[in-house]
Amino acid sequence: MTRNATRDQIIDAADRLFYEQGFEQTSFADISAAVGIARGNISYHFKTKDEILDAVIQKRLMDRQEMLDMWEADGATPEARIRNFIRILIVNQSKIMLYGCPIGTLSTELAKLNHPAQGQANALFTLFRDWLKRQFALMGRTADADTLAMQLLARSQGVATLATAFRDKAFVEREVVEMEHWLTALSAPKILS
Amino acid sequence: MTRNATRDQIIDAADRLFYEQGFEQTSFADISAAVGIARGNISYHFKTKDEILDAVIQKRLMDRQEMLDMWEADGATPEARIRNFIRILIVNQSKIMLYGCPIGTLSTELAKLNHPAQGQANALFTLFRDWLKRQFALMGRTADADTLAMQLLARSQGVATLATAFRDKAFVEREVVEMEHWLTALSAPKILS
DNA sequence: CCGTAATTAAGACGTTTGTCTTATAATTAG
DNA sequence: CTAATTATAAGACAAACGTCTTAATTACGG
Repeated sequence: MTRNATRDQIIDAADRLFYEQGFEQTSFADISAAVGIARGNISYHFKTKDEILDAVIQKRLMDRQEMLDMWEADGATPEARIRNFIRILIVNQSKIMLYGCPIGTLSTELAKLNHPAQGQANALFTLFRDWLKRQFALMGRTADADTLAMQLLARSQGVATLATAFRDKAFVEREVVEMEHWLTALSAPKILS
Repeated sequence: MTRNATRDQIIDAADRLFYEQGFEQTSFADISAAVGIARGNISYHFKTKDEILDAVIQKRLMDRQEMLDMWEADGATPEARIRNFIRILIVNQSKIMLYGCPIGTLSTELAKLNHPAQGQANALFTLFRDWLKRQFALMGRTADADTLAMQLLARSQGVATLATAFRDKAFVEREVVEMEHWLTALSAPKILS
């Protein structure tokens, strides 16, 4: 066992540091210090920093996929599953107020760097987009499922950005309630139409 | 004249480069090359890189203040002024799809760096927040003016983030229309209440 | 138990970073 | 026109960067 234990430790540390400090701002020295290994030893597991980034993105993709699978396996309604998504803003509130959304901030940083891994990073967005789209479709919103998915994604991203800037806990909670009301209104039968 | 011509050129170049590449990723070499001066000469005008950042933020504050003042001086209705704000997403669409929102992305980057200029950068958000709040109040929404201002700010930020990730022009236009409908509904007299 | 492979530690490497010094050039004041 | 101030160019400087090499250590199959 422990075949790739050190490699996994590097990925975990890089995952955290890329989130807290940004990809470009995180050095090999930072990662090796966090893991507790020699700086040059990282080269044995990853030839370049970009390879670490790829591994981190793959890990994030698997983590989020696993989370979404769990939400879909517990027999709840699609509406309740979407509510789980909305409440990420509450569950991860303190970290979001410090570092923003790990998906959105990485995507933005890689866009500014014009980094080749942009596509991989945006696959994280697509993962949630497709999942949300499926849930909205299950709610009966087949026609505008993707539009609703994008709207909810955008709204979450905006709340995360302003949460980091203003560090206002009440604002986040208020917006989450608003989003939940919006979701409830979507599933309610239309009285006038 | 041209007392501070070079200094202003440095600020302009840094403003653009900080937006396109990020603050940390932009070097003295980048700025001096963009202006066409010697690298070391920047030190004559700015002792540190943080001083350049301060100057860039001050310039952005003045530019945006001037824009908001113009919108308020042309005698339009508060609703039309807010519409101007929403349509920033259309006017600056191509740049936003490449680099995101200049205010949001700078705020996010400085938060990750835990940079002392965070407060100054967030004053840019506050500038828009207070201006929007005043417009909503003028629309008669005195009670929830600030809440509406934050909602619109958040929604714009979210659209900008996803616009950069997906580079989807149609998405941006669709969301702008949605926001305009939302705004119109706000000003419409409440039928049932 | 030993020899081979896998893993690690330590540090050199060429660049690039932000900052600082210094000599020169341009501008302005008397 | 000269003197003093301002602005610029050129490059030195140490530190930090990503990457690579090499030698020592650990783990493991025969």
